[in-house]
Amino acid sequence: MEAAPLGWGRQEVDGWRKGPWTSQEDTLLVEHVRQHGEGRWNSVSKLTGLKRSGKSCRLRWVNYLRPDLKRGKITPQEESIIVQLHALWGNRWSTIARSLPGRTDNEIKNYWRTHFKKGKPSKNIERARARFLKQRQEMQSQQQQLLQLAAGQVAKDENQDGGGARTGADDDDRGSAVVDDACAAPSSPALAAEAETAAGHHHHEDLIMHDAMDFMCPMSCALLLHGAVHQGGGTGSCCGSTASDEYGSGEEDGATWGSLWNLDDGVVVDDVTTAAGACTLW
DNA sequence: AATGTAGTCAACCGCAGGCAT
DNA sequence: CATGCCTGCGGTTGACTACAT
Repeated sequence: MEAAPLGWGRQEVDGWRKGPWTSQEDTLLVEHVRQHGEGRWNSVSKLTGLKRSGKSCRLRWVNYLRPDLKRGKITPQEESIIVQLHALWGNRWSTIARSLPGRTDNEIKNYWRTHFKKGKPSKNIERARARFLKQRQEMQSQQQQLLQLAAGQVAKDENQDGGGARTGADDDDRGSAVVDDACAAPSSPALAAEAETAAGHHHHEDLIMHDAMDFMCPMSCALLLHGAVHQGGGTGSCCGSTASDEYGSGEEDGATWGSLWNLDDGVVVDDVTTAAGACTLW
C-alpha cells in the first residue's frame, strides 16, 4: 500500500521526503545496505536517488528493515529484562536494547511508555518484579557484608557524615539527576563502561531472565558500593532496600510505578521523601 | 452500527558526542 | 587545536487500530 500523504502534512521539505516509507523506498534502502553496508547514511540519497535524509534512512533501517529484527510482541522474558534494565539504567533505551537481540531502542521505548507511563504494570511485570526483588533481598545480606568492608576503607577517604547529607533536597534543581546518578546510571565513566561491557557480553545469545540477573546483580553491587560512598551512606541502598517499602502495593502501586519508574517525568518525585525513596530503589 | 477512547507503532526533531579535516 | 560533519540517542508527535460504550 502506498503511503498515504497523511499526518506529516507535507511530503517534501527542502527536497527531502518525509512521512511513511513506501515499499519502493524500503527496497532501495535494503539494496543499498546490502551493497555498501551500514553507515554513511548521508550518502544513501546520492547513491540510490532516495529522497530521504541520512537520518531518516538510518532510522528506517535500524528500526524496521534490519534483517535481524525480531518482530512481534515483547515476550514475558523480554518484559522482565526491560523492567530490570530500566531500573538499572533508566531511559537508556539503546543500552537496554543491546541486551535484547532483535529489539530496537524505539520499540522498547514505545513499549515502556505504553505499559508503564500510566503506572500500570502487567502481571508479568509484577511477577518479574517479585522474582527480582526476592533475589535482590538474598543478595542484600552479602552486600551488607561487603558494605561493611567497604565502609572501613571509605572512612579513610570520606567523612561518613551520618546524616545522609546528599538527599534529593540538596539537589533541588536536578531532581531527576539524583535518580539518575544514584539509581539508573553508573555514576562513573568506569562503571558506565563496565555496564556496557556487561551488556555487550550477552549480545550473542538470547537473554533470559537468569542471564540478565547474572550481569545485573554484579552491576547492582558495584552501584551499591559506589552509591553508598557517593551518598555518604545515606539513602543509597541500591540493591539493599526492601521491596514492599519501595513499591507500595494495591492501588498505590500504579502511581508509585508511575513516579518511580518513569525517570523521564518532568518531576520525577513529588517530594523529598519520595525522592529518597526513589533513590533507594536500587 | 456509530462514536469515543485507549493502545500501539512509526517517524520526526533536537541535542550531544565522536571523528575527520 | 578548532571547526564542521556524521552518527546515535532520547523525547515527542501523529496516524492507525482495537476495544468499549
